[in-house]
Formats: sequence, C-alpha cells, structure tokens
Amino acid sequence: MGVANELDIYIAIKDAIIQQKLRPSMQLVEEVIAESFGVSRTPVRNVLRKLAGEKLVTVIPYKGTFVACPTVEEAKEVFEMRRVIEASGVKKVSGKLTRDQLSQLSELLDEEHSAHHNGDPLLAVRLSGNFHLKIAEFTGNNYYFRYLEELISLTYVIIALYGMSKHMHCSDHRRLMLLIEQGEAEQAERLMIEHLKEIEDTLQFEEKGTAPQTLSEVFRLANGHYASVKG
Amino acid sequence: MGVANELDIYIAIKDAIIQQKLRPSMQLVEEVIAESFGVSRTPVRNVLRKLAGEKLVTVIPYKGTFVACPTVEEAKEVFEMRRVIEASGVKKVSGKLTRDQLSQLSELLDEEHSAHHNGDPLLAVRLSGNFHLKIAEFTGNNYYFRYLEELISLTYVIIALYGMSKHMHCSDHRRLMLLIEQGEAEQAERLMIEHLKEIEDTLQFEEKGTAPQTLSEVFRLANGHYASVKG
DNA sequence: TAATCCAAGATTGGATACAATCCTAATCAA
DNA sequence: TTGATTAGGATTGTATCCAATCTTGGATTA
Repeated sequence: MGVANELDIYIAIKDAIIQQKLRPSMQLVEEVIAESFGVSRTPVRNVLRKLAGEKLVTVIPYKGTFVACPTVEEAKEVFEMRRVIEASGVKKVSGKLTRDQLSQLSELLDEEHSAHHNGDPLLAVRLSGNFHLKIAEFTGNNYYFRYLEELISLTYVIIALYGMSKHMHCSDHRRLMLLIEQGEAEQAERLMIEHLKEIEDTLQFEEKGTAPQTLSEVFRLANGHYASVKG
Repeated sequence: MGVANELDIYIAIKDAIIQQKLRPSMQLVEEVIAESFGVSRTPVRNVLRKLAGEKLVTVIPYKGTFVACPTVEEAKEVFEMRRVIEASGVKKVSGKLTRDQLSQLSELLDEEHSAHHNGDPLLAVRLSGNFHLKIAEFTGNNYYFRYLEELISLTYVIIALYGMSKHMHCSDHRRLMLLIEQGEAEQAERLMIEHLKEIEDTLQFEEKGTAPQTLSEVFRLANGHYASVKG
C-alpha cells in the first residue's frame, strides 16, 4: 500500500484492535505506524487522539499510546451502560421496523450462525456486535449508534482480556428479533437486559484476576521485552 | 497570560462556548487562538479535534472549525438520549446517596435559586446542568457522567440557538432531590423524564425555524462579513 | 452587461526539525 | 554487593515551513 489518509489509518488500527491483532496494553509507536502507512507522524497522532477519545487507547504523556486495558470495574461499567442504552433502543424499535430492516437483521443472524459452525468465534462475536449496532442504528437517533459503537468496541477489548465461553447464546438474538417484529416492546427490553447480563457472566473476571492494573507494571514484569507493534 | 497547555486551551474554548461568548456557527481560526494563548497551531489543532469528537465544534476540511449548530432534529435527539441516561441514572441513585452527597446537591440548588433571583439566567442554566451532572457522577459509573457531560454541553449550545423561556421549573429539581432522598426510584425516574420534556418544550424551535441549515449558507447570507473570533 | 477564467489571499493539512521527557543501563562509590 | 548518579537512546510534544485547498475579487471576453 502507498500512502493513506486519516480515515484509512483510523479504520486499520481500530480493526486491528477489534480483531485482537493489537492486544490490550500493546504500545502503538507513532513513527512505526507512520512508516507502515507511508505518512508522517502528524496524521497518526490525530488518529491516536481520536481513538483515545473513544477510550480504545490510552495516551500517557511522553510515554506513549497503549491499547486500552479495562479493569474489571470498567468492564462492568461498560456492560451496565450497554444495558441502559440497548434496553431503551430495542424497546423503541419494537414493532417499528420495515420489512427491509428486519431482513437486514435476519441476514446478520445467518452470518453469525455460519461463523459459529465454521469455528470462527471471533468473527461470530463481531457479527453479534453488528446485530446489536444495527438495532441502535434503526432507532433513528444517532446517539444510540454513536455511544453503542464505542461501548461495543470496548466490549471486544474486554473479551480479548477476560475471555468468553464458547456458547454465545446465539438463540437470544433470534428470539429478540421475533419480539421486535411482533412489537412486544417490554418483552424485548427484558430479553435484551437478560442477554447482556448473560454475556457479562460468561466473562472470566476472576481467572485473570492478576491482570495488569497499570501499564508500567506490565512492562516491568516483561523485563524490557514488552509487547510492541514493532515486535 | 503567557503560554498555556492543551488542557487550558480546551477548558477556555469549551467555557467560551458554554457561556455563549462563542455562538453557534462562529469560526475558530487556529492561528488566532494560537496567538492569544501564546502557542503554535499544533496544540490548538489537537484541542479543536478533541472538541469535534464531542460534537461541540464541526471541522470542515480546508475550510475551518466552527462552533456546532445543531438542527432541530439533532436537538431532539440530544434530549431523547438525555431522558434515557438520566432516567436510568436517577433511578440508580435513589435511596443510595450519603448525607454528604445530598448536601452537595442541595448546595447546587441554592446557588441555582440565587442565580435566578440575581437575574443571571445563563448562570442558572449552567448550575442546573451541574445539578444533573452531579447525579450522573453519583451513579459511580463513569459512562453516565461522560455521556451526560457531552449531552449537557450540547444542551447549552441548543439553548443558545433556540432560546428558552425564563421560567426554568426550578422547583422540579427540589422535588427530584426529595424523591432521591426518600428512595422513591420510580417516581424520581418519572419526574426526571417529565422535567426534561418540559425543558425541551420551552425551546422555541419554530421561531428561529429559519435558523441556518448549513454553515456555508450562513456566511453567504452575511455577504463575507461573517461572524468570527477575529471580529 | 454578464459570464468565465485566473490570480491572490486566507486557512487548513502535512512533513520535518528540534525540544522535552522518560526509561535504561552503565559507571562509580560506599 | 548495593545504591546513587549520569549519560545515552527512545519516544512524544511543539514549532515552523511548505503544500493543498477553498474563497474572493478582478480582469477578460463574448
């Protein structure tokens, strides 16, 4: 690839984080990224600041930019806010979707289903996220989408950190879509809340309880050979 | 003032927008801001991008950065999301606040009350916003605070654009605090939703219905003598 | 007159050079 | 050996220069 604009770089880094190619606490050195995209550090800095605004990375002055490493408490906050926004969102769209919108949801369900059977759990998780995002999009209110996009991106990082059981309650999505289609707003709302609680419960918070609290701690433990995009 | 760091600049611009010294659609020329803060354009650019991430300003490539000018639809989206987040927030804190937290809320109410009687409606609006923010803070979940801070900042811009009746339902806040104190979660939730709907209803969306849709339109109308921080 | 084209000014976008800061590791002394 | 000190490298932060783009206004021409 030759040069790239800021949007390309933004998408590339965000995708790399979501696909766990960049794992939590990894350092993102500006010059390395700049060279690999054929640009100077300036646009890279802009992108990293933008990602910092979405809490996907953490900028530590004069030290560097690191992929976010949410604590257990932060992870629980993410899921709590997801329940607030998604419960309201699914209630809002219930019984209000067009045939075309419903078929878009249905298509995402099919893709998620086949990703499961093809043994690609990471892809399945991302398609699951897209299902939730689509509902937010269909509310017609941009804030449902904007905030949920941020929260779902963080959910991917949380899953990268704290793992996830294989069984992803795929059937919940199907039932959710039926309730939306039938206009059962209250039931859809309750199911969404339950669904998100179940996802949160499948995370193994205690297992990696010794997960790094601070970033400096990480790199001290690794004795200088810390994880980096250079490696 | 001599030099300034990014945080100073960020706070100064944000305050200027909130206090309506910088009105919607005004252009923020990087070099002008840089000179007035004694720095180069670089940190100013960073701040403007950060504000753009919060939707307080709009960056148009190769044209400039302008104070946000929300449309009626966008304004209604802001209030809808405020209802979602604040209804959940006030329900969450009801009956859970310490004596100290309640007195913090009470103090804000007193300040708001005196700002009203001192004929400073702008200050009263800001103190009202702080009251709502404090509740979000007391949820203990950072996302309530982060998202609401963004939405309330935008509310100030919306009020600057679409005006507001003098009578601000100051008594709602008092009743809200009582319900929180007494642990009447459901009643507090309902009152918060009603309160926010009333605020939205006092906005005069139709009057300034000829409000500028696009920024370029604004400056065409003014025939070159457009509003600017230079002026 | 009216429309088109071009040039100049203003502003932002990006690349580069340098300053500030942090971390590491070697050196030295107790 | 252990601790403090310091020099070097690595990385980010800032300033400055130039390029890209947009807008305006005047000149030119039909």
